[in-house]
Amino acid sequence: MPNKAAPFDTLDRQIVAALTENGRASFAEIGAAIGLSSTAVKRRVDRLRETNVITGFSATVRPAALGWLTEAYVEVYCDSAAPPRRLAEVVRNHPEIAAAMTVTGGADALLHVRARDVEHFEEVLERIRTEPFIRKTISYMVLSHLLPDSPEAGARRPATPAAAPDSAAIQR
Amino acid sequence: MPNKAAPFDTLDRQIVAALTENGRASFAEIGAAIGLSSTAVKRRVDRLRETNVITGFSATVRPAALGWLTEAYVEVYCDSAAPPRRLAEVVRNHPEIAAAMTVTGGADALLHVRARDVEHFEEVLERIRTEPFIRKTISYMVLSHLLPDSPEAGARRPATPAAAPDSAAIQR
DNA sequence: AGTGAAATTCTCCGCGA
DNA sequence: TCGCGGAGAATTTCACT
Repeated sequence: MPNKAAPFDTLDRQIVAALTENGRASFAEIGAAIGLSSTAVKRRVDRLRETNVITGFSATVRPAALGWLTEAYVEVYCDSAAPPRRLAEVVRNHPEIAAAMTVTGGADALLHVRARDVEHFEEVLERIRTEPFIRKTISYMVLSHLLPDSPEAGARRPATPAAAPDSAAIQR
Repeated sequence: MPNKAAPFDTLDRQIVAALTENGRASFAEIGAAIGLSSTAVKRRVDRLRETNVITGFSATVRPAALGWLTEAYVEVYCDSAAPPRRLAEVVRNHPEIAAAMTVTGGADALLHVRARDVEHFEEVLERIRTEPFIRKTISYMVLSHLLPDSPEAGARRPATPAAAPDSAAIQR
């Protein structure tokens, strides 16, 4: 069911671009750049949020600075017909999984995993392998990023998951 | 090379967690949650930015809402010894590449590609294949995300690249 | 390091074109 | 939908502990 056709014009696009580049830019600042008043910008941003074009705001963090030094992509192979629903549950049980999706090709799913170090990664991998219908995994360790400024080089999730690297954990 | 002694305590971690969850949270709000004044929070955030723990702020956008409906991971195989430096240049030439990294395993690099649709993706793939020392590519199309709330399901970069799809309808 | 206060700027309303 | 204007918050800087 298609939602109501929301008029998504150039102005909206420019606003999204501005907030993508700087999520804390003020409405006045954005307005000055695209020729709109701050109130008009606010109204549009509110609408973009209500229609879930913009789903939130977040600080971009360099995981390495927080002690997350290891990263890998993991192909997951499941038994026979593995229901994606159950796979999703499994994925949510492991906070080190930063992203997960079903994909075409031999594997049933591809996971993006962040860990503190290689030992931690190994532990995560064993934990995942223990899950019911996981048959095998193939890991590709990330060596270096070719787009350091990309969203995925820095991440937002690592701040939250379970055990934080050094000492103190995050209380919640 | 160890960084200069950066005192990174529990308070900093809590601030990062708060800004990761809500990048537009006010300093006062964060301060109230962790027992600090807004000024103290601001100073710490400024320091976190200067030390590149926090590299920026950004709106989280749902690419599908902007008309980026197709997504894939692409393994890239290069001729003989392909210099990562040149590979990085190549990657920067294609705005549809949201992330790129060198990895262990058979492939030389793994690319995260976003395109408007399958035709567009094919066009991107052919463009990449045309590059000098790219020998072959293997693509894994993303079918569905198992962690819808993850940073990578939504993206920041798609707002900018080349031609944006015409007025996209908002749909789920 | 932290707090508090003052000046500036921004956000968030309602109202009118 | 836009812009204007005012009340209330937030940001930013400064002085002090």
